[in-house]
Amino acid sequence: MLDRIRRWEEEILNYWSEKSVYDKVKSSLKGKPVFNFIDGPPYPTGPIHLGHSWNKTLKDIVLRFWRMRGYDVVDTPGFDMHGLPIEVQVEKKLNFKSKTDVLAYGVDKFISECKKLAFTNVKVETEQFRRLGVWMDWEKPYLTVDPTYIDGVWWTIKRMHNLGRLYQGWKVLGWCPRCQTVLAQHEYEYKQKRSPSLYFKVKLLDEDCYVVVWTTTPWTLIGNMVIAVHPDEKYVKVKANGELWILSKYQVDSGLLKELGVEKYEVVDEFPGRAIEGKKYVHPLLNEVPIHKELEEKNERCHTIITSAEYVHVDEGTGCLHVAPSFGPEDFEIGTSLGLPLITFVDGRGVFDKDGGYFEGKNVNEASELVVKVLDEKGLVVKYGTIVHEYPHCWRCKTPLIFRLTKQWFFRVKDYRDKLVKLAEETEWIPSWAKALFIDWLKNIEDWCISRQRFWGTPLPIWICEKCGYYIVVGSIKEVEELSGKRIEDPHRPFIDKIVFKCPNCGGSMKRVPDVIDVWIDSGSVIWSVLPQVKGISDYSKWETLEIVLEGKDQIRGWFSALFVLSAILFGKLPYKRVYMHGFVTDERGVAMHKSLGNVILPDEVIEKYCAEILRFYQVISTSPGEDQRFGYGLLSRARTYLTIFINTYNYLSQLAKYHKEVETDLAPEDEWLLSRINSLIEEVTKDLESYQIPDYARKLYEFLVEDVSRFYIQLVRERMRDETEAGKVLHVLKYTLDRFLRLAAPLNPMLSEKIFIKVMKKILGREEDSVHMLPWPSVDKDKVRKDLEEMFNKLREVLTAVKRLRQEVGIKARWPCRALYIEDKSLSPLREVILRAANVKEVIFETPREDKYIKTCSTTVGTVGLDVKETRELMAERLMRDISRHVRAKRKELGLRPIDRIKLYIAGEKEMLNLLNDVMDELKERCGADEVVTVRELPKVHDKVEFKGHIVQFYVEKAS
RNA sequence: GGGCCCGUAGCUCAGCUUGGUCGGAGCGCCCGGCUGAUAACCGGGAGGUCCCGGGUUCAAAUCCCGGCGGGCCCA
Repeated sequence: MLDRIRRWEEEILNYWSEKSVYDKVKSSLKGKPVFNFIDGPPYPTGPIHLGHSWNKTLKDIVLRFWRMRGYDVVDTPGFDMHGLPIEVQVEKKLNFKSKTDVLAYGVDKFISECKKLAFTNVKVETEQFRRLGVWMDWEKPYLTVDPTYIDGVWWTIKRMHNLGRLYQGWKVLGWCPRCQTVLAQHEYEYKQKRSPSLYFKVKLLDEDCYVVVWTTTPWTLIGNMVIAVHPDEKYVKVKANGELWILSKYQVDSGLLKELGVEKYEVVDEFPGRAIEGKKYVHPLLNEVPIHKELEEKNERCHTIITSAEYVHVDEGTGCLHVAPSFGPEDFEIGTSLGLPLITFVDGRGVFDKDGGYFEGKNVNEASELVVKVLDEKGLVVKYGTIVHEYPHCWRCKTPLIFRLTKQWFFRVKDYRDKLVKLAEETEWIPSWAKALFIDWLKNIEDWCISRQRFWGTPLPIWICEKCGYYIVVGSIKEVEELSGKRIEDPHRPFIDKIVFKCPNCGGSMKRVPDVIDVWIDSGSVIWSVLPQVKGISDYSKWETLEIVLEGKDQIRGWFSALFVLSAILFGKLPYKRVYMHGFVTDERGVAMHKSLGNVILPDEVIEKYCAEILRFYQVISTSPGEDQRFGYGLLSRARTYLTIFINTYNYLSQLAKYHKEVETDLAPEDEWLLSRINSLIEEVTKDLESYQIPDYARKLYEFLVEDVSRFYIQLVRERMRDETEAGKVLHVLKYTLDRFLRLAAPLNPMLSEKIFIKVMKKILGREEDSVHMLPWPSVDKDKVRKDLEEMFNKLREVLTAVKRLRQEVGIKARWPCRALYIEDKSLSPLREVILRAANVKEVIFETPREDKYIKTCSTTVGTVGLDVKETRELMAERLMRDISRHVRAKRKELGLRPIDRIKLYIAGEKEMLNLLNDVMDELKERCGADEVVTVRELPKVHDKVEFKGHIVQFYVEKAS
């Protein structure tokens, strides 16, 4: 069945392109109210994974829904083609170990590899999204590498500059020693890391006493300038191992000394931290790092105890904080406030330079080991071990970051926190709790480091005069052309690096800052950067707030934030009204999918094995907003059920339409009920989609189609189908219902719905349209909604379940009629006729039943139900007849006879059985589609036999001439 | 250390906003059955202290507080 759907999907995708269905729908909506949306661009790093398919499916549902509502939907997809994601991918491909390899390879060649990879993958991913049935403007995606797009990003930078929010400065930030670039706050990926845990002691200069200090980065000792203590918190001097140690009282009281291997100690003094402020200490690496001697002479603060209430916590380490101003953001704060010397010490690779003295040429890890060794030789190590803690890593290559002092370009954002938070209050989030996460992020946002020391990215549009330092921030490619008098073929590196022009200030030569821009500014500028391409608008301020953006939870600090910060600061405007946030996909046990774990499933694989619709359906229905999704083949069964029932239900309608004529009057209660249900459904799912409760929408479709239509209504009307008029009513009801249902399902199952529209519904409904997606979203027929009836049928289902249970207990088959059914709840009396059929009983009695020899009872939420199980001759005859007809019909089908074909039926069996049948001969003929029934003693050929109450009846089917 | 989410039948999850029809669905398992839409399906059953402990209330899976466990994010 799923293979069939997969073939249909391929067929429909071809059909759409041959008939230009998407274009037709789009053009029919031109001039209608606009639904503003923009696709969060994925990195074109390779074949899509399940997170992408989930994301695009959700978007597709939203966009299709609003198109059906008559909106001109902006559905431009995009690709985020710059940045480390691509660079790291290319480096892997070329087997590079670090940035040094890139330089050796040649920047121009490297960049052209990046470009090639990005464009290749744009193609690959586009095809995959198409195959999923996603309708976006695949012919005209926005690509962040396009010159028109880069113009928009440059405009953003210049605008920030004009607002006085662009600055250059020294700061200690996370640095990836492999990629050899600075990274910003939103690019730190916290992961567990095993680090050294070193307790060491530092001798005070004028006393025979040590301060005990803790660090997880021994290499930073090389840059140590001061030791900080808390001014007010208590410290103690203890006598341990025959020495005097100073450390936090709190930690001593908590048993730290024991952990450090000191069994016996004596507290000899207690004092607040400020008591030792200003004391000089002997830098433990004074001899190995000679520069410290110089620094100590030049700066009297160097190598002294200082106090800090802000940064020192007495419950951390020893309460005595080792401060290396160029190796930690907080250390940097302390260092600059005290006017301490700022020495870089390590280069971009994380290798010590000549200032490192003895450690020159060692990378930070090597240096750490060496530092410990040196301290150990000096007898300064108190305890050395390792700990596992959360540590920031490079978001792309996963290398542990180092903190390093560099000069970078920033957007001033931190001072805008309050306004950001206030604006963010106006946004709506699905799920609502995600809003708190976002606001929490904004509350802690730092100035945005926008420069990256890399190659493949939007070049930073800043030219600096080599002579006087004057700089110009450029806002467009045209501006560069005017300034330089050269035509810019490609704004990327390395071409753009060659553009040099004269300094208007001093006449010197102005060169571009070699950095590229943080890739998050590319995507964060999307709303206005796409205007020229998508809408032909050159004024970047002419944009409207988006109705919604829809992405994964990692975008809280990523795209959601970038969009928000830029549009809030540049325009004072909300980029989007609301955000739909989904989670990540894991395997079926909740473990993240990793190549190394061998638990990766890719969308392509699912489509190949099954079909795209099962993937779409599962991904949408299985997971609530904000939650992570577990994915495994074993979890797809409900989706499979839905899809097969979908097809079968429409098959059934198609059969009905072939043999019957519609009758619209004098409908049965269950008919009215289904008409009410479909209209209630329209109302509910419209509300769900308007409020972006997308999984609820899918869940309701499932419930309705599977439970209400297939398992209940179609089963219930089976007996009525023997009557032509009744069949006509059923046809009418199903046609009405399934017409609407198909349109409700179109956003969720666009390909399957389309196939069924073309194959079945178009003709039945007499529609001219080429596509179900050209039909309007159904509206509610209010006069058909009857909540009382729906309520009544809910009760009825309880009763019928009870009947089934009773029949099973007593061993009376569902097709065997019973004498009577007792129902306590009189409110069901209007459904008497329905109950007769549905329960297969001769009489319904609205009384509370009393259990006895013949009446079996069962209690339900709607009162007691009783089944009269007494057997009479009439009932026996009917039961036998029903058994035979059921077997005959099965045989007919097996023989390839159509429902309208007539047969001659031969029956053989004991006299007693044949006598029974005489009383019900007419109905037997009718049920079997037999013109004639011949009873004989013995059959020459037997098709099948029926066992009834220990007797055997044989029969033979012959097509009537 | 802070914030958020999750913890409901063996598995995957609804229900929780607006306390009182639920203690539920799908899968799996056992048993039985149906079928001229169904290379399908249906019913019944077993099975849960709705993580634990308090509190509010006439009434709590649902609200509040405190734990425990898992995850994510941040520091």
